[in-house]
Amino acid sequence: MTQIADINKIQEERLGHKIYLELKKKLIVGELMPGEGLSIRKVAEEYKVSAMPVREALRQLAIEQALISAAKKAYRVPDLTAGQAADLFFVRSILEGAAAEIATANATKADFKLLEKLIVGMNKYWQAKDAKSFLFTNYQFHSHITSLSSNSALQAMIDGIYLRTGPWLAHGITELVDLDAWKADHSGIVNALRARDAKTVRRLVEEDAYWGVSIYSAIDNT
Amino acid sequence: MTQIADINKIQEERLGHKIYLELKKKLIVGELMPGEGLSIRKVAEEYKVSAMPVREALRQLAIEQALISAAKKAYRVPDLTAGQAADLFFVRSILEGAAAEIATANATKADFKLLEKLIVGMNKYWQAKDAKSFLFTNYQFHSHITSLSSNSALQAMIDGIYLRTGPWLAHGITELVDLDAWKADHSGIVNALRARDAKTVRRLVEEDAYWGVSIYSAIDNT
DNA sequence: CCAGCGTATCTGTGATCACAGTTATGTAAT
DNA sequence: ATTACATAACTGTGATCACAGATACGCTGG
Repeated sequence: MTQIADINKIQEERLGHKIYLELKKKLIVGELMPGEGLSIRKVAEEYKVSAMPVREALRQLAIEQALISAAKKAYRVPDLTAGQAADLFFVRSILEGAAAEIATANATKADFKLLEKLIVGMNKYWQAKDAKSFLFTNYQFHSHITSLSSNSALQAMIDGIYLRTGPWLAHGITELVDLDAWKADHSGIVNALRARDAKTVRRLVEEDAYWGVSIYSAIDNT
Repeated sequence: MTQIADINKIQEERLGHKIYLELKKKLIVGELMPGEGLSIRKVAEEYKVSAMPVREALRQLAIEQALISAAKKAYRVPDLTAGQAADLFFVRSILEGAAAEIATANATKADFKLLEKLIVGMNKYWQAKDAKSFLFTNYQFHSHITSLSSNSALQAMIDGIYLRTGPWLAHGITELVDLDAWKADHSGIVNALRARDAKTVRRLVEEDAYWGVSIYSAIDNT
């Protein structure tokens, strides 16, 4: 526990990791659109650092498939095909479902409270048509449940998937899809958690992972 | 398809990626032991390149959790606790089981032939007590089945787990456990594949992911 | 007005240096 | 002989430069 905390502390002190976290949030939230280019020198100037830490951050994102990197060509946000996105959501449903099933036994009253607070937030941002805040709160909701599995390897992998599908979702939400058509009711998940009904939790979480796909499935079948 | 091929080709041309692949294989095969340190300058000298590509390779491995990185301290191979290893094998069983279930429908006669050839190889290396070759062949066997799922995201994640458990397994095999106590019969998997029995394939693959844990469970319960 | 081409500017990559913090070493004092 | 301490050798990190390949732009010719 303290070991992990130390590692995080150290990572926060590394310049490249700070840049990485900044860009990561932008990707999850949809502040960077599919196809958009990222240049080492430009980003370096933006954050007032040298090229070295930025170079490291972009490479890390490329390793995590959150950016595309071709030789001597600018890094850019991937433009996922519907098939690639479906693959990712499939993996997420498997992993997040398993994580949620384990989490059911570990959730405390404080967790229920926090999750319900996040649901309120999501509804608020939904009404306000604030896609960015909505997506981030949605991410926090799922991320918290996953963390209750206390399997850090599992959590990290799920996290990586949100990173990759973030721009894709944001693009769909802000440009292609009517928000009202989207069902994203998480209260059923919290209810099942309260009832300690692990199987139902797993099923609901698995199903929820598929609304991302449904955004495009009606529009794009490539 | 050609896009992916191009990317791979480019990656092969990048110096840092070559170093990465070299070290990756060493980790999977167990040529690098838990706790062992890796220095940028030492590795650079070993491969006759500058520090820059090595630095990139080590950082990538650290990102993939295949190496531990603390500030201003040497990179080193993680020494997993039994709990951490169990977490990884748990995730692997979920992912690899799902992948194998999908793969069942896609496997061709050529695949059966290749898999059986790999089994023969494993038995040979087993007899010869060649742990390194045995582990690599085992990896190839599982990796091939996973690839038949044609879900590259899924495959990459499973690959990452082998990378992280490799040194741990090798350490157990070469130093702690009697080889004869280890059951690792993969012929049942191939038979189920031939019978197109997806559920059985999934179950067998899931079960197989647990022999790694059993190596230590009898020895170390921390 | 448009196509073709050369050039100028952009891109990531590799190499090298400076620096600060860590680890190891060897010496001196008890 | 053992402990304490200074110092030397190591570590990763950040910055900067050189270079080659990719891209974009503008010019020149039709």
